[in-house]
Amino acid sequence: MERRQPRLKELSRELGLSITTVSRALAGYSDVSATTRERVREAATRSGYVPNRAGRALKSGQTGFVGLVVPVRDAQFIDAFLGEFVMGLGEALAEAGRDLALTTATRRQVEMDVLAHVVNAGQVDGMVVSRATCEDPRVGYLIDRGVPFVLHGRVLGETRPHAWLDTDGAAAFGEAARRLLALGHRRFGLLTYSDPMTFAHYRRAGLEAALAEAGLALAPEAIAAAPRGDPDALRAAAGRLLEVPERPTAILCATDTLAITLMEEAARRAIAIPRDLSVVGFDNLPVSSYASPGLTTFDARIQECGVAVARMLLAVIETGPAAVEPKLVAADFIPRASHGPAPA
Amino acid sequence: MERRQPRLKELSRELGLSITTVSRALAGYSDVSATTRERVREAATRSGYVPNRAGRALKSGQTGFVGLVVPVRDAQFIDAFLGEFVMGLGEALAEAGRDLALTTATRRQVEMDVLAHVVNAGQVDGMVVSRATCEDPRVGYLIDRGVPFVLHGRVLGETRPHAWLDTDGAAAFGEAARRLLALGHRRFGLLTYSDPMTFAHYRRAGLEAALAEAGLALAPEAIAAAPRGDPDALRAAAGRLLEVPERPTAILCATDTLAITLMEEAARRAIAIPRDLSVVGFDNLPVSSYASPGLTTFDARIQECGVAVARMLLAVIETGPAAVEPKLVAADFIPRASHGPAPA
DNA sequence: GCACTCTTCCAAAACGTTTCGGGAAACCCG
DNA sequence: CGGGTTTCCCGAAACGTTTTGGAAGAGTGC
Repeated sequence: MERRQPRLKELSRELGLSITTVSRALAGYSDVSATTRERVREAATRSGYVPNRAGRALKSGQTGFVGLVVPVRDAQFIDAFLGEFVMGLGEALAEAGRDLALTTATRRQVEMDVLAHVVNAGQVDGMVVSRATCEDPRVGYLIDRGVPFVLHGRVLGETRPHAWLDTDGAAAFGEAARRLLALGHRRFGLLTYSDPMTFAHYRRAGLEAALAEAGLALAPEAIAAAPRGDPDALRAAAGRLLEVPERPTAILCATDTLAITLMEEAARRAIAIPRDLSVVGFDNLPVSSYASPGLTTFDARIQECGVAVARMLLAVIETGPAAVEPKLVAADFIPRASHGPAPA
Repeated sequence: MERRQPRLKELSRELGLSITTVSRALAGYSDVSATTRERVREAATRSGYVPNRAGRALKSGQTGFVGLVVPVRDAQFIDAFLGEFVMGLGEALAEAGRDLALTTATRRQVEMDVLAHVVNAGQVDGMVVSRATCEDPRVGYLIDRGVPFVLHGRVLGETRPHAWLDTDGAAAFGEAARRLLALGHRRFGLLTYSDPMTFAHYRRAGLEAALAEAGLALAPEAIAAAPRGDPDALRAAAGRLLEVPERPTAILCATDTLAITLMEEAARRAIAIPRDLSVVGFDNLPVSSYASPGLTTFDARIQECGVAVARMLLAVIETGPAAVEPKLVAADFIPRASHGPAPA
């Protein structure tokens, strides 16, 4: 029952034409007669001919794949992001007839090396770079090689033009701070990651800027950080934040995962939310609406970001990075029950 | 700054060797001297040489990719599955040095056609088939072509040997039914999908078999079904189930998504869970532990399934489908607060 | 009838890799 | 020293595609 897929050679033999003519007929060139073109196309669809990807890639240099490297360890990334983001990418890529080549970096592998391997194997026409760190080495590497890419997030040092799309975490945390200030809060806290993730940097910066506008500042002991993917350290950090002498009345958390842990720790200490403490997160995880109280947070519309990143990447592949404007997209404020007026 | 990746040709010229020798040295053949082999390898790593994927694929017929087609429309699939499953696949594939080629089927495309395209383009060494329907045409197609594949799920009609891995939904719902019977329940209900998903079929069958053992049966009006991805129809179906004259005291739901909607509808009707009604779901979505009351459900350990499916597929690619045993894996019962003794 | 131009087709080369089938030294043994 | 075996290397072909540079034939204008 196993039958080999017909190639250009078989198709041309069957039609009594040369390989060249068949190829050009399918590509729609005008130097093959309309009659022949139709005859070829009919035969191609009838036999289910699809151009071999490797052959085409070898000749044209275009593989039809766009690459994404994901780490295997980052459970938080998977939960919050991966499914939605990948779906968004896939949606936009499908419209352009391209596919997503998803490479997993195992525990032992440095993500940068995996990226280099993917690029050097010529297996993709461009890369999506996600989970950016402040000084992410991947960006410089890709710029150096002239590999088309779009950064989902931002880096701090790179001055050469490159395409990126990021959620405006600074604006979001600024907005949150102003809302809480209007509700009478004066003592703020921040629960964040100790890893140099760029998003954490900007969210903190947005909070601090808004506080500065109001003549306030984050007390050093009102800032707690934990490494990603370490629940114990996270609980400890949350606990520390709840036990400082002058406990903040409002704590902003860099992600919902952090916020939910913080709320759990608060519950264990009989700290009532939002009466004693207002909590705001970021990500709008599905669980956040079911937490009790419902978590006030921001929605970054990850799937839409995926669509936009893919479209930008297609543009970079077509016309180069200079022609593509970076995008800063606003996150939606999702007010729920975890924040309220400052305690008297 | 843009520099072209060195190919075998450049590498061999630089070393004063033939392309053949460089290729064979890197492949570790014994007909190149140990000295030369080392020299070649050193030069290769120094220059960051990685074999071109297209060239290799063209010659060897192996692309290094494993394919997965996902539909763009199925939000429920994304939430519950995609991230974890893809992560599991990626983890196992990375160990084998392979990548995942993720193709998205747009709204207009039939998934079967997309699958055929991927296969006929020769862009993958094997396929993962997910979201199986009872009479899924993809299975026969792939068997006919002799394409290596693993089915995540099961089909009903196909007698030819093929590799599949499925969660034992029948056993799980049987277990749930027996536990509820032991708690005194006698009137059961089922909320499921109207689409011919195989998992829904088996879960229902498991429930009915367990009831039959106890001399009971599902009343026709105690079965409600809604199409996937239609929240309104789902709420309507849940409502119908809650308003039958002799309301069931225990309702099993084919997925957590269904169960959570059911619980919301029950709350609107002031039906207390678990006092008046026990609810059991399936999937153990993150939200399920935050629902109130916490949803009793089953955990299929999707990420582990992804790992296992990928390992099976690698085996099928290596040695053919006959050598690979299908796997039926048990789901873990996750008791929470949404089920309890039958009302008096 | 000649010099053109169009139209329609094709042979061959190239992309980068792997592998088949040698082939030239060097070594071994009597 | 001559025959045979090892060791180490290489040229060339092939995978399937796209594209370059024609070439053959038909039509056109004079």
